[in-house]
Amino acid sequence: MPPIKVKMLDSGSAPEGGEIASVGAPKGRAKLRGKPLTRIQREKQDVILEAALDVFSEKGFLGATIDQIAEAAGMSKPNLLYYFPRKEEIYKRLMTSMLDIWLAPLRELDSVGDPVPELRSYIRRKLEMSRDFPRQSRLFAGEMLQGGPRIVDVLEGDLKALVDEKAKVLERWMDEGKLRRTDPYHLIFSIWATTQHYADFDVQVRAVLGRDRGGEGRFEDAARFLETLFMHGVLTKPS
Amino acid sequence: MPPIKVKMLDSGSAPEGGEIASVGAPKGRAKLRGKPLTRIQREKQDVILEAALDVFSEKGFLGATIDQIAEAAGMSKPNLLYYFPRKEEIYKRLMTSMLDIWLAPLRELDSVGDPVPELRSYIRRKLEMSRDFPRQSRLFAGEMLQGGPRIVDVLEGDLKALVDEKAKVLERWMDEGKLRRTDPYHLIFSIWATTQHYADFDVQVRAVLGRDRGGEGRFEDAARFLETLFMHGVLTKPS
DNA sequence: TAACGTTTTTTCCAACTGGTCAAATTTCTG
DNA sequence: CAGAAATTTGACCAGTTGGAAAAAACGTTA
Repeated sequence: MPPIKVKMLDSGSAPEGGEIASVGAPKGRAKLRGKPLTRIQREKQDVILEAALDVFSEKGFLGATIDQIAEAAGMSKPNLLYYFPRKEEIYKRLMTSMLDIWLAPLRELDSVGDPVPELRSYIRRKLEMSRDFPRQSRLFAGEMLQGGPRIVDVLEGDLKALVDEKAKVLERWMDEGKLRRTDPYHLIFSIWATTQHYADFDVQVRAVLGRDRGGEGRFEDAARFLETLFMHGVLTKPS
Repeated sequence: MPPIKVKMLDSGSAPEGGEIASVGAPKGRAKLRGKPLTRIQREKQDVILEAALDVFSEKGFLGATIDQIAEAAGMSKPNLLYYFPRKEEIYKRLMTSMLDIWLAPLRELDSVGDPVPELRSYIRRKLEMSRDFPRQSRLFAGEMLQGGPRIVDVLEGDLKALVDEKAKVLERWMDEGKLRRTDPYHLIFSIWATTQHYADFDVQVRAVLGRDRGGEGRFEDAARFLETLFMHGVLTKPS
């Protein structure tokens, strides 16, 4: 199973020179397009992406400003613009590189394994991602909230394909009587929803749990609860 | 059980005149503060709030502009500003009036009823809210994503109180052996997460389910799945 | 060290932002 | 209908926004 190719709409404005080669210098002002990146370029891009993740995840794409990102990255706005000529470019880079690791747990849901430990560990790993990469989760959630204009292609393409594949795995388990027969798509949705909730709605979770239970231990509590929920539901008398 | 008083930080910049009465005209330019609203005022405010809900839920607080709201409401920016002197005022009004109906299903979770139908209907009603008021759900989710700066007070106040109360109900049911013993708070979180997911991540859900299964029927599918999940979990062999 | 490519800074801009204000218009009330 | 109150408009403003241009500073290597 090849790693999902998380290709965005396109990785930059169409390559210089259309059908009829436009004479003269490239119009897109493609400053660092000649591929091999220098050390400094790699380093600075990383710094920028890290800063951008902070700002974008907190303010959303529209709410974030280049100035804020530049300041968080410790450089001037024109300097940042030297590495990423447009705001959207940073955002897209962030989104692609993020989706890749974000979907890793699902990709590893193994069809040859046993349903119980497989599902159990999938849920746990998803929850760990919420704990360890909350900014990425919020970035993605923000994009979804806005209707995913910069990412729909991936959703309908690679993501759907991956989910289709894993849904089949779940269905087979159901056929074999190892899992209760339910809708595999909604099962996946519910795992996503419950785990990501702890990153995306962190404020609410903390506020409701209060100072005593809202600390780091809340992830262990959540893990325990979700395991019970998904394995047995909340009823005492099983049907 | 009195209806939650969903009071925001405060319902307008502090009433004119501080401790030491500031002489002269009110500085806050309190145009329509003398309470009894005219017919036009009520109508226009409704139109504005409706338009603002569209724009805010789509772009977030920061991403939305007064101009966009004004255009969606079919009036000029200064005219809109005549009814709501600041952008944040619209947002807060929206949030308060929304939270009220948003929490209604939880409020109605009845301690005297039987756990099974009570929980079942709570889940269904929450899911219905996601279907019928997706913009409100997204508005709230967006606020959460940004750390809820304009709403933390409510979360830590009335919301926490309500959840505390209902958690006790759940706990009693567990004591009586009517519910499996688990964490009631995380149970509530998981119901919120799974149901609101269908509003907040609508694009993703549609994209993954595809054209055939992404239609209106998806809510019935979700309802069936969630009922099974919460009641029995996904295992065939109950422990 | 001279020349060259890379990186950074300074300056600038046009469009947009939230919001004000006074004047003009409409609606309501007697 | 007159007059007052409520509503709407057009002009305006200071600050911010994403981004462009060019020049300056820097680093590297012959």
